Amino acid sequence: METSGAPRRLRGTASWLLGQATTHAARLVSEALGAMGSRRYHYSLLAALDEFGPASQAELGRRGGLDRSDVVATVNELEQKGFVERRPDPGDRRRNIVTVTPSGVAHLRRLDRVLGQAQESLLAPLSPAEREELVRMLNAVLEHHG
Amino acid sequence: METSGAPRRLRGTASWLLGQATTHAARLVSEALGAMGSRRYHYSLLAALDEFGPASQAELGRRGGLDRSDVVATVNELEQKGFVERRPDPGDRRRNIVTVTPSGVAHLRRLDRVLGQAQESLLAPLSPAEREELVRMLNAVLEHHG
DNA sequence: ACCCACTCGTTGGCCAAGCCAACGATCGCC
DNA sequence: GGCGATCGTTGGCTTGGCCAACGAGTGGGT
Repeated sequence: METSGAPRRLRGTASWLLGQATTHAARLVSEALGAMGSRRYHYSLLAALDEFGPASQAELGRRGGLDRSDVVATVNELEQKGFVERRPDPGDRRRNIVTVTPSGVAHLRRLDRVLGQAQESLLAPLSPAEREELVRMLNAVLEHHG
Repeated sequence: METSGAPRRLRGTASWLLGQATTHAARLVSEALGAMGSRRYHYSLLAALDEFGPASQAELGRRGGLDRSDVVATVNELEQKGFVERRPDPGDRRRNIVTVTPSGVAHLRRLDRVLGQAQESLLAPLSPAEREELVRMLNAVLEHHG
Protein backbone atom coordinates (compact mmCIF):
# COMPACT_ATOMS: atom_id res chain seq x y z
CA MET A 1 0.00 0.00 0.00
CA GLU A 2 2.65 2.48 0.88
CA THR A 3 5.14 0.75 -1.36
CA SER A 4 4.93 3.23 -4.17
CA GLY A 5 2.78 6.14 -3.06
CA ALA A 6 4.76 7.04 0.04
CA PRO A 7 4.67 10.81 0.55
CA ARG A 8 8.04 12.47 0.46
CA ARG A 9 7.39 13.69 3.92
CA LEU A 10 10.94 14.30 4.98
CA ARG A 11 11.72 16.63 2.14
CA GLY A 12 8.28 17.76 1.14
CA THR A 13 7.28 20.12 3.91
CA ALA A 14 8.62 23.63 3.91
CA SER A 15 9.12 23.76 7.65
CA TRP A 16 11.20 20.63 7.48
CA LEU A 17 13.15 21.95 4.53
CA LEU A 18 13.78 25.17 6.36
CA GLY A 19 15.01 23.16 9.29
CA GLN A 20 17.40 21.15 7.17
CA ALA A 21 18.62 24.14 5.22
CA THR A 22 19.27 26.06 8.38
CA THR A 23 21.07 23.18 9.94
CA HIS A 24 23.51 23.58 7.08
CA ALA A 25 23.48 27.35 7.30
CA ALA A 26 24.01 27.29 11.05
CA ARG A 27 26.88 24.88 10.69
CA LEU A 28 28.54 27.01 8.04
CA VAL A 29 28.06 30.19 10.04
CA SER A 30 29.21 28.53 13.22
CA GLU A 31 32.35 27.22 11.59
CA ALA A 32 33.11 30.55 9.99
CA LEU A 33 32.67 32.49 13.21
CA GLY A 34 34.38 29.80 15.26
CA ALA A 35 37.46 30.08 13.06
CA MET A 36 37.61 33.71 14.16
CA GLY A 37 37.16 32.85 17.82
CA SER A 38 33.62 34.14 17.92
CA ARG A 39 30.07 32.87 18.10
CA ARG A 40 26.73 34.04 16.79
CA TYR A 41 25.99 36.14 19.85
CA HIS A 42 29.24 38.03 19.41
CA TYR A 43 28.36 38.95 15.87
CA SER A 44 24.82 39.83 16.85
CA LEU A 45 25.94 42.31 19.46
CA LEU A 46 28.78 43.84 17.49
CA ALA A 47 26.55 44.29 14.45
CA ALA A 48 23.77 45.84 16.52
CA LEU A 49 26.24 48.26 18.12
CA ASP A 50 27.78 49.15 14.78
CA GLU A 51 24.42 49.69 13.16
CA PHE A 52 22.53 51.54 15.86
CA GLY A 53 25.22 52.89 18.16
CA PRO A 54 25.87 52.52 21.90
CA ALA A 55 23.09 51.16 24.06
CA SER A 56 22.29 49.61 27.39
CA GLN A 57 22.49 45.87 27.68
CA ALA A 58 18.74 45.44 27.85
CA GLU A 59 18.38 47.55 24.72
CA LEU A 60 21.01 45.43 22.99
CA GLY A 61 19.07 42.33 23.88
CA ARG A 62 15.94 43.79 22.35
CA ARG A 63 17.74 44.76 19.16
CA GLY A 64 19.10 41.32 18.53
CA GLY A 65 16.50 39.11 20.16
CA LEU A 66 18.92 37.99 22.86
CA ASP A 67 17.95 37.27 26.41
CA ARG A 68 19.29 39.71 28.99
CA SER A 69 21.30 36.97 30.67
CA ASP A 70 22.95 36.03 27.39
CA VAL A 71 23.79 39.67 26.76
CA VAL A 72 25.64 39.75 30.07
CA ALA A 73 27.82 36.80 29.18
CA THR A 74 28.45 37.98 25.63
CA VAL A 75 29.37 41.51 26.70
CA ASN A 76 31.71 39.99 29.29
CA GLU A 77 33.54 38.10 26.57
CA LEU A 78 33.59 40.98 24.11
CA GLU A 79 34.84 43.33 26.81
CA GLN A 80 37.61 40.94 27.76
CA LYS A 81 38.75 40.86 24.16
CA GLY A 82 38.69 44.66 23.99
CA PHE A 83 35.93 44.77 21.38
CA VAL A 84 33.42 46.70 23.50
CA GLU A 85 33.48 48.95 26.53
CA ARG A 86 30.95 48.80 29.35
CA ARG A 87 30.50 51.85 31.54
CA PRO A 88 27.74 52.89 33.91
CA ASP A 89 25.12 55.26 32.58
CA PRO A 90 25.50 58.48 34.56
CA GLY A 91 21.87 59.34 33.90
CA ASP A 92 20.47 56.00 35.08
CA ARG A 93 22.51 54.02 37.52
CA ARG A 94 20.68 50.81 36.69
CA ARG A 95 22.08 50.81 33.19
CA ASN A 96 25.41 50.04 31.60
CA ILE A 97 26.22 51.74 28.36
CA VAL A 98 28.00 49.47 25.89
CA THR A 99 30.20 50.94 23.16
CA VAL A 100 32.15 49.37 20.31
CA THR A 101 35.87 50.02 20.28
CA PRO A 102 37.77 50.57 17.01
CA SER A 103 39.26 47.12 17.51
CA GLY A 104 35.71 45.80 17.85
CA VAL A 105 34.69 47.43 14.59
CA ALA A 106 37.71 45.92 12.88
CA HIS A 107 36.78 42.52 14.24
CA LEU A 108 33.23 42.98 13.02
CA ARG A 109 34.54 43.69 9.53
CA ARG A 110 36.49 40.45 9.63
CA LEU A 111 33.40 38.58 10.76
CA ASP A 112 31.47 40.20 7.92
CA ARG A 113 33.98 38.84 5.45
CA VAL A 114 33.89 35.26 6.65
CA LEU A 115 30.11 35.36 6.93
CA GLY A 116 29.94 36.58 3.36
CA GLN A 117 32.05 33.65 2.27
CA ALA A 118 29.86 31.22 4.20
CA GLN A 119 26.79 32.68 2.57
CA GLU A 120 28.41 32.45 -0.82
CA SER A 121 29.15 28.77 -0.40
CA LEU A 122 25.71 28.09 1.02
CA LEU A 123 23.83 29.73 -1.83
CA ALA A 124 26.21 28.56 -4.53
CA PRO A 125 23.54 26.62 -6.47
CA LEU A 126 21.25 29.65 -6.72
CA SER A 127 21.40 32.35 -9.37
CA PRO A 128 21.68 35.97 -8.25
CA ALA A 129 18.02 36.48 -9.09
CA GLU A 130 17.08 33.45 -7.04
CA ARG A 131 19.10 34.66 -4.10
CA GLU A 132 17.32 37.97 -4.25
CA GLU A 133 13.99 36.19 -4.36
CA LEU A 134 14.96 34.00 -1.45
CA VAL A 135 16.00 36.98 0.64
CA ARG A 136 12.77 38.74 -0.26
CA MET A 137 10.62 35.84 0.81
CA LEU A 138 12.49 35.27 4.04
CA ASN A 139 12.12 38.94 4.84
CA ALA A 140 8.41 38.71 4.16
CA VAL A 141 8.12 35.77 6.52
CA LEU A 142 10.09 37.56 9.21
CA GLU A 143 8.15 40.78 8.88
CA HIS A 144 4.87 38.98 9.00
CA HIS A 145 5.87 37.15 12.11
CA GLY A 146 6.97 40.41 13.63
CA MET B 1 29.85 58.59 8.79
CA GLU B 2 27.81 55.57 9.54
CA THR B 3 24.87 57.78 10.36
CA SER B 4 23.06 57.26 7.08
CA GLY B 5 24.96 54.73 5.02
CA ALA B 6 25.04 52.00 7.60
CA PRO B 7 24.82 48.61 5.94
CA ARG B 8 21.76 46.67 6.94
CA ARG B 9 24.03 43.95 8.09
CA LEU B 10 21.70 42.23 10.48
CA ARG B 11 19.00 41.71 7.93
CA GLY B 12 20.92 41.93 4.70
CA THR B 13 22.84 38.69 4.58
CA ALA B 14 21.08 35.56 3.48
CA SER B 15 22.79 33.36 6.00
CA TRP B 16 21.61 35.65 8.76
CA LEU B 17 18.13 35.76 7.32
CA LEU B 18 18.07 32.00 7.13
CA GLY B 19 19.13 31.90 10.74
CA GLN B 20 16.38 34.23 11.84
CA ALA B 21 13.74 32.55 9.72
CA THR B 22 14.67 29.16 11.06
CA THR B 23 14.64 30.39 14.60
CA HIS B 24 10.98 31.09 13.97
CA ALA B 25 10.45 27.87 12.08
CA ALA B 26 12.20 25.82 14.72
CA ARG B 27 10.17 27.43 17.46
CA LEU B 28 6.91 26.75 15.63
CA VAL B 29 7.85 23.16 14.86
CA SER B 30 9.11 22.59 18.37
CA GLU B 31 5.92 23.91 19.90
CA ALA B 32 3.76 21.88 17.55
CA LEU B 33 5.62 18.64 18.23
CA GLY B 34 5.94 19.39 21.93
CA ALA B 35 2.18 19.71 22.20
CA MET B 36 2.04 16.11 20.98
CA GLY B 37 4.68 14.96 23.44
CA SER B 38 7.33 14.58 20.76
CA ARG B 39 10.47 16.26 19.52
CA ARG B 40 12.11 16.70 16.17
CA TYR B 41 14.11 13.50 16.44
CA HIS B 42 10.97 11.50 17.01
CA TYR B 43 9.41 12.83 13.85
CA SER B 44 12.63 12.34 11.92
CA LEU B 45 12.83 8.67 12.80
CA LEU B 46 9.15 7.87 12.41
CA ALA B 47 9.03 9.60 9.04
CA ALA B 48 12.15 7.81 7.83
CA LEU B 49 10.73 4.47 8.90
CA ASP B 50 7.39 5.18 7.28
CA GLU B 51 8.96 6.33 4.08
CA PHE B 52 11.71 3.78 3.58
CA GLY B 53 10.69 0.88 5.79
CA PRO B 54 12.46 -0.94 8.62
CA ALA B 55 16.15 -0.38 9.06
CA SER B 56 19.04 -0.72 11.44
CA GLN B 57 19.73 2.15 13.80
CA ALA B 58 22.84 3.21 11.94
CA GLU B 59 20.90 3.25 8.70
CA LEU B 60 18.20 5.34 10.33
CA GLY B 61 20.80 7.80 11.45
CA ARG B 62 22.09 8.11 7.90
CA ARG B 63 18.62 8.63 6.50
CA GLY B 64 17.80 11.49 8.80
CA GLY B 65 21.20 12.98 9.48
CA LEU B 66 21.12 11.92 13.12
CA ASP B 67 24.12 10.82 15.07
CA ARG B 68 24.16 7.15 16.06
CA SER B 69 24.09 8.06 19.74
CA ASP B 70 21.03 10.23 19.26
CA VAL B 71 19.31 7.43 17.39
CA VAL B 72 19.80 5.19 20.40
CA ALA B 73 18.10 7.63 22.77
CA THR B 74 15.29 8.39 20.35
CA VAL B 75 14.55 4.75 19.60
CA ASN B 76 14.51 4.11 23.34
CA GLU B 77 11.82 6.71 23.80
CA LEU B 78 9.80 5.66 20.77
CA GLU B 79 9.98 2.03 21.84
CA GLN B 80 8.82 2.90 25.34
CA LYS B 81 5.81 4.63 23.85
CA GLY B 82 5.06 1.65 21.65
CA PHE B 83 5.68 3.52 18.41
CA VAL B 84 8.53 1.34 17.17
CA GLU B 85 9.89 -2.14 17.80
CA ARG B 86 13.55 -2.97 18.11
CA ARG B 87 14.65 -6.53 17.48
CA PRO B 88 18.05 -8.08 16.72
CA ASP B 89 18.87 -8.72 13.07
CA PRO B 90 19.21 -12.50 12.68
CA GLY B 91 21.47 -12.00 9.67
CA ASP B 92 23.90 -9.64 11.39
CA ARG B 93 24.11 -9.80 15.13
CA ARG B 94 25.61 -6.34 15.38
CA ARG B 95 22.42 -4.76 14.12
CA ASN B 96 19.02 -4.00 15.56
CA ILE B 97 16.13 -3.83 13.13
CA VAL B 98 13.70 -1.04 13.95
CA THR B 99 10.09 -1.26 12.77
CA VAL B 100 7.16 1.14 13.06
CA THR B 101 4.11 -0.16 14.85
CA PRO B 102 0.57 0.73 13.68
CA SER B 103 0.34 2.96 16.73
CA GLY B 104 3.57 4.62 15.59
CA VAL B 105 2.14 5.24 12.14
CA ALA B 106 -0.97 6.75 13.68
CA HIS B 107 1.19 9.02 15.80
CA LEU B 108 3.18 10.03 12.75
CA ARG B 109 -0.03 11.03 11.01
CA ARG B 110 -0.92 13.23 13.94
CA LEU B 111 2.53 14.80 13.85
CA ASP B 112 2.09 15.39 10.14
CA ARG B 113 -1.09 17.30 10.82
CA VAL B 114 0.35 19.62 13.44
CA LEU B 115 3.48 20.15 11.36
CA GLY B 116 1.31 21.09 8.42
CA GLN B 117 -0.44 23.67 10.53
CA ALA B 118 2.87 25.06 11.76
CA GLN B 119 4.10 25.33 8.20
CA GLU B 120 0.88 27.00 7.17
CA SER B 121 1.24 29.66 9.83
CA LEU B 122 4.93 30.13 9.07
CA LEU B 123 4.46 30.66 5.35
CA ALA B 124 1.23 32.61 5.68
CA PRO B 125 2.61 35.72 3.95
CA LEU B 126 3.70 33.78 0.85
CA SER B 127 1.54 32.91 -2.12
CA PRO B 128 1.29 29.27 -3.21
CA ALA B 129 3.62 29.97 -6.11
CA GLU B 130 6.11 31.59 -3.78
CA ARG B 131 5.98 28.65 -1.41
CA GLU B 132 6.69 26.33 -4.30
CA GLU B 133 9.60 28.47 -5.33
CA LEU B 134 10.93 28.57 -1.79
CA VAL B 135 10.74 24.80 -1.49
CA ARG B 136 12.46 24.41 -4.85
CA MET B 137 15.33 26.67 -3.87
CA LEU B 138 15.81 25.08 -0.48
CA ASN B 139 15.88 21.68 -2.14
CA ALA B 140 18.49 22.94 -4.57
CA VAL B 141 20.63 24.18 -1.72
CA LEU B 142 20.28 20.92 0.16
CA GLU B 143 21.01 18.76 -2.88
CA HIS B 144 24.04 20.82 -3.75
CA HIS B 145 25.39 20.49 -0.25
CA GLY B 146 24.95 16.75 -0.36
C1' DA C 1 42.59 -20.41 9.96
C1' DC C 2 44.06 -16.16 11.46
C1' DC C 3 44.41 -11.27 11.53
C1' DC C 4 42.89 -6.69 10.48
C1' DA C 5 39.94 -3.10 9.41
C1' DC C 6 35.58 -1.97 9.71
C1' DT C 7 30.65 -1.58 11.39
C1' DC C 8 27.18 -1.45 15.02
C1' DG C 9 24.92 -0.19 19.39
C1' DT C 10 25.74 2.01 23.53
C1' DT C 11 27.50 5.13 27.11
C1' DG C 12 29.12 9.41 28.41
C1' DG C 13 30.40 13.79 27.68
C1' DC C 14 30.94 18.55 25.41
C1' DC C 15 29.32 23.09 23.65
C1' DA C 16 26.04 26.42 21.54
C1' DA C 17 21.41 28.38 21.76
C1' DG C 18 17.47 29.80 23.64
C1' DC C 19 14.87 30.53 27.57
C1' DC C 20 13.16 31.40 32.44
C1' DA C 21 13.23 32.51 37.52
C1' DA C 22 15.00 35.13 41.08
C1' DC C 23 17.66 38.69 43.33
C1' DG C 24 19.24 43.42 44.77
C1' DA C 25 19.73 47.91 43.09
C1' DT C 26 17.61 51.66 41.01
C1' DC C 27 14.11 54.57 38.77
C1' DG C 28 9.54 56.88 37.77
C1' DC C 29 5.23 57.96 39.19
C1' DC C 30 1.23 58.72 42.08
C1' DG D 1 7.18 57.93 50.81
C1' DG D 2 5.74 53.94 48.74
C1' DC D 3 5.02 50.90 44.72
C1' DG D 4 5.48 48.89 40.38
C1' DA D 5 8.64 48.51 36.69
C1' DT D 6 13.31 48.16 34.78
C1' DC D 7 18.20 46.78 34.79
C1' DG D 8 22.23 43.80 35.38
C1' DT D 9 23.48 39.57 37.14
C1' DT D 10 23.56 34.71 38.65
C1' DG D 11 22.13 30.19 38.06
C1' DG D 12 19.77 26.77 35.99
C1' DC D 13 17.17 23.97 32.38
C1' DT D 14 16.34 21.89 27.73
C1' DT D 15 17.17 20.96 22.96
C1' DG D 16 20.22 20.05 19.27
C1' DG D 17 24.31 18.61 17.23
C1' DC D 18 28.50 16.46 17.72
C1' DC D 19 32.59 13.45 19.17
C1' DA D 20 35.32 9.71 21.66
C1' DA D 21 35.57 5.29 23.34
C1' DC D 22 34.17 0.69 24.21
C1' DG D 23 32.91 -4.31 23.41
C1' DA D 24 30.61 -7.27 20.26
C1' DG D 25 30.41 -8.70 15.81
C1' DT D 26 31.51 -8.99 10.65
C1' DG D 27 34.05 -9.61 6.31
C1' DG D 28 38.14 -9.63 3.42
C1' DG D 29 42.79 -10.80 2.60
C1' DT D 30 46.49 -13.75 2.98
